[in-house]
Amino acid sequence: MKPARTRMAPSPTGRFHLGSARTALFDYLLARKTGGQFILRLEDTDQKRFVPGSEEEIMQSLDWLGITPDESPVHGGPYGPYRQTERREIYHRHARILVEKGYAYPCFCTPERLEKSRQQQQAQKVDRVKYDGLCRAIPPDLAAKRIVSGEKHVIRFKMPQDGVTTARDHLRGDIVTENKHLDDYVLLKSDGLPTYHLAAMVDDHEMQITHVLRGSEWLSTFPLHVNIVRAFGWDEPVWIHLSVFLKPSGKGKMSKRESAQAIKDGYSIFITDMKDLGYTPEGVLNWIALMGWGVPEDDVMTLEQMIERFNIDSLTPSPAAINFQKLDHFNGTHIRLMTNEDLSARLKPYFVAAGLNVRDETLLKVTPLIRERLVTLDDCLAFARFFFEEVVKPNPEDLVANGLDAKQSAMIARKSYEILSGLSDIAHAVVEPPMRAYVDASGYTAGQVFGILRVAVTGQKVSPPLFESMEIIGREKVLSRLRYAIELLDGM
RNA sequence: GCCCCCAUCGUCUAGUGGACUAGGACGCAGCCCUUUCAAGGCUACGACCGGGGUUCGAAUCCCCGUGGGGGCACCA
Repeated sequence: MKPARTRMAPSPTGRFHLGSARTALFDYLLARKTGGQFILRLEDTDQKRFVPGSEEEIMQSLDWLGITPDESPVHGGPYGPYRQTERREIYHRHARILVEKGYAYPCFCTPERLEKSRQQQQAQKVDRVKYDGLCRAIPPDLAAKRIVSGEKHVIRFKMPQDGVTTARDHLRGDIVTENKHLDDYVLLKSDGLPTYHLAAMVDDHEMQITHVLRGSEWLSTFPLHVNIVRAFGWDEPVWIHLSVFLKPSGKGKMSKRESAQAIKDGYSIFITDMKDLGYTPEGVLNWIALMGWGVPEDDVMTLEQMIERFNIDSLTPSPAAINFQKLDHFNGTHIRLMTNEDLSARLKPYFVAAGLNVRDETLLKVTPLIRERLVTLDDCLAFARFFFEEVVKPNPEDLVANGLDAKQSAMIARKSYEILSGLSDIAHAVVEPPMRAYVDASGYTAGQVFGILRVAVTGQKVSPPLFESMEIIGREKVLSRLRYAIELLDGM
């Protein structure tokens, strides 16, 4: 396959979410797979809807995911500028070409007249409200004069009024639309900026985009777009319309309300939230890759493996419901795939953020003990904070073993203390045999004896393996925590 | 209202006319392992939206319904 040039073209009007991330991922995979380039282009032609900070969020999200573009407003590239507001002249030039070739025309109708026309049509209950074509009839030389005189106008595409337009989507095949259902869409707005329809087609051509991956919301204007491209006489890219993401219930698409609910549940659809929630780029990437892509082999993939296996033919056209449990699964799986050093380094910030004093040497020993217990990175706090705390304060009730009372539990704790303090070394291999021997001799269960010890030493009922943990905590701390636990039990 | 798209287990999907007793993954249930919680292993449950065609034969092709989604802007 020839090197593909793909592009992700978000508008800086809101937050960067799952859907955008998936499009970017597929763009990236296709470019990497074929040895081509992945381009980021900012579609900022609607200054009314511009949201400050959203450009930064887009870049940050892409960087964090590890799918950085080859060409972009910040990285530059041979086809720039990559911000549409900086490309006005290019669009004007192309709009002029279309007008000259008779594929477009200036329209002087005011918003008020348009609104009136719309209302009339609605009153007549027409099937499709559209531009009434008043300015289509203005002779070109007269229109030119009005433009020169400074009259405000837009440029509209002259849509064929009969016949059909056949547009080919790579996933859906030919989509045939009767032209009478289409409209004379505005190409150039009266503020001098292009609409998406003109800008995207011009830029995709100028930037030599070979494959356009975009959301299925563009399907309805797809015929317009191919008409524009054909009017210019350009080669068409391969068009791929990706389906939308549905809310977890599968009933309806993701909405503002739904994304708020996700956040309440401890999840998010926004990429820049993922890090704080303890998700890894690997987990998120793997998760979104599988929505809309039928991978026949192993579901678990690294970015490299995705590149190897990627193929636009195995993309799917149907909408996919978001499943956060699956995100958890992939996140945990990728955590378990990491090297000890890598995982430790990624865990550290969460301990530091919690105000704990973390020694790298200790963390390196702790990590193997908790890795298969982690679903998200920040779970490390729940499992391992006691390693880095001076003292632990167990809930006294938790110190009482199942089926026993405080007195019996205190007795077991004392006996354990006796055994442990009699040993000069607290290494796992040294401690376990005598403790097991005690369990066997005492008539209590391992669960009871070790349970008391666990709560005493870690302060929690659920913890990493006990003996390995004690070894890391160290003899002195283990013994002092045990003494404290005995005090608590005696005081009950 | 009109136009367009989509339709396999609860969810993500494999399947491109016979290899389908419809495969995998998540979740769910059980068992094994086990000092807690996990991880891991094994097993179970679980689907071709409905109706018509085409064909010797349909999850696969066609039509009609139904359901879901998108669009009908000087927004993208």
